[in-house]
This record gives sequence, structure tokens and C-alpha cells, in this order.
Amino acid sequence: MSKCGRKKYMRTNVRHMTMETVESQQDRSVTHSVAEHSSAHMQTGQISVPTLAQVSVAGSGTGRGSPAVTLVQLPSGQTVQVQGVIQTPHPSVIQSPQIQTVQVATIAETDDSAESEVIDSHKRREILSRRPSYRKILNELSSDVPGIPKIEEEKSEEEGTPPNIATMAVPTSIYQTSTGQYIAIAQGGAIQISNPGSDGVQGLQALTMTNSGAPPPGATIVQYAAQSADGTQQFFVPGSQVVVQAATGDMPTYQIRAPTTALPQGVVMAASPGSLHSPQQLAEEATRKRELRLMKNREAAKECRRRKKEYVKCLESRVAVLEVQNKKLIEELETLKDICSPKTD
DNA sequence: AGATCCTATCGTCAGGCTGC
DNA sequence: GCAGCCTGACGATAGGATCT
Repeated sequence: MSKCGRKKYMRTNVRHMTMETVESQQDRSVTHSVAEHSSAHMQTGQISVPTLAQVSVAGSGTGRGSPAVTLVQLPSGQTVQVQGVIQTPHPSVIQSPQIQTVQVATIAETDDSAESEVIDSHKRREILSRRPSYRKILNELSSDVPGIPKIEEEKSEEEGTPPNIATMAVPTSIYQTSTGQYIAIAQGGAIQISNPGSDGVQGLQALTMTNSGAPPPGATIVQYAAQSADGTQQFFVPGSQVVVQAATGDMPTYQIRAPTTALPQGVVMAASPGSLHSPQQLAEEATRKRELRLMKNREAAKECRRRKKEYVKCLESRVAVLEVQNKKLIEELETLKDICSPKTD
């Protein structure tokens, strides 16, 4: 809580313009500007050079990579074919290629039948209602435009797993200690402990759980198989629950405790996937699931924000490029105008 | 110095989308 | 149909800047 936390709390309730909102509004403003630039680009002659009678764009959007050819109809009635400065037509950043196709079709089909118009509007509605993923949009763009970097696909756990632990089972339960360490309990009973500071799974250590007949019923032997350990350590786990504590220090230590004991800081309790009978256990399982879901969502939100930032950066650079291109086109048209229209004395 | 504003970041929820 | 993912929206918090 900050020194003026209470005050801020009261204020934020009144002020609905939170930063996320501002951010999204900024996004929208960027989007708008790009859209304007994009449409201006498509109709440069009509918008930016009002003195020019008519400019029709031919061939734009019909094929990628083909140079944009502009038919400029001069006031004298003469039509001049101009190859634009843009050698490769860029799709709009904020719209998927499909949307651009629709737009181009709209431009080209001014006297088309009403049937295609209906299909078009349907398509448009469909596209507009769909919420695209930042990664998808950017990757679509990057496949069209070489200059745009791809947002990396998230590496799956298998991909990110180094060879020495490639045989690890897929975790079914993930817990985070108060020290930030992640503990994953796999279906096969393997426990993975990873330090958040470590890159990927570098800090991963394996605990293999094996059942033994010697301990009381319901107990589980946890076989500690840390790579740096001298030998294998065994932990006796009473009951059907596992408590693991990750202590700080040179050597990681783990405490397995009974669920009824008071838990020190940094201890996570995990229900064994084996038997869930009592309502209490069911409630614990529900809580565990919720915690897992929240953790995943937390990570997803972080990733989403990162992608969004990347996307906005991409949009901004695209705006800059389009502005330059627009300027060049205007200059080009002005030059053509000067060449083709004789000066009056 | 304290109050207020501004900006950035985070966690959570809800709802759409998608793959199975 | 459903589980999981993605993302907009909202509220909370922190910290720096500015105002009184």
C-alpha cells in the first residue's frame, strides 16, 4: 500500500480512466491513424490532391509483389500510366489481408451486382465481429511483409525442455511457493521444481514419488533425485497430501509435512490426485484448480500485454513508413502535374 | 511536506475463439 | 460440447511529477 493508498483507492473508483483503458484508447488512436493513412494511401489522388481531376488505382491489391500502377487522368483528358514509388503493395497493418481484399473489392465493384454486395457486407460483418489475436495479425503481416518481425510462438514445455530431462512427464499440478519457485507434480508422480529466475528449466530438479508398502497406508515415499545431490534422499509423506517447502540457500531443501500442521511461509499444499472423498478434499481440489487457473491466466495476461506492446510498436513504425510513402506519392503526383499541364502565362 | 495528478504495471474476471 | 487460450475491461498499486 502506498503512502496515499487509501486516497488512491477512492480516486480510482471515481476515475474510470485506468491505464489499461488509456492504453487501449491509445491503441485505438493508433489504429485510427493507421486506418486513415491506409485509406489515404489507397485514394491518394482524391484526398490529397484535390486539383487533380481523377486518379484511379489499377492493379493494387490484385497481386502481391506486383508493382503498383496508377492511372492518372489529367485535366486535359489525357490518361497517364504511372508506376508508383511503392514497389510492393503493403497490406494494412491493422486489418487482416482478408479485410483488405474486401476493401479492394468494394472499390473495384462500384457497378457490381447487389448479390456480391450482400456477400461483401456479410463477410465484412463476420470479419469485424471476430477478435483477432495480436500474434495472428502480426504473423500474417510478417508473412506478407518481410520487414515485419514475427511474434515468436510460445515454446511448448517439450520444446523448451533440455535433453537431459526430456523424459519428464507432463505436469498435472503446478504450485508456486512464496519464494517464487514453481513446483509441478506430474501424473507419474514426478515433482519438478523450477526457479523463476533461471532461464526456462535450468533450475529444474526432479523428485520421483514411489509408493511403498512399508509406511502406513496412504503414505508416499518421495524420492529426491536432485542432480547435484550426492545420493538419493527419501522423504516419508504421511497421509495423502504432500507439502513441499523450497528454502533459500546454496542447497535447496524441501520439507514434507502433514496437512494439519501449521504451514510456515513458503509452503504449498497439494492434494494427491489419488482419492478425493470428503467435501473438504473436494473443496481443496477446487481451490487448487482455481489457483492453477489464476496462475495460468496471470501468465497469459503478461504474455498478451507483451504481444500488445510489440503490436503497437509495429503499428507505429508502420505509420511512419506510410507517412513517408504518402508524402512521396503526393510529390510524385505534383511532379506529374507540373510536367503534363502546360504553364499558363 | 502533503495532496494530487499522471503513467506504468499487474491480477482478475468475463466472454469470445479455437481445437479436440 | 467443452476445456483451454486470448484479450478487453476494470480495479489496485507504485512511483515520479507537479501543484498548493
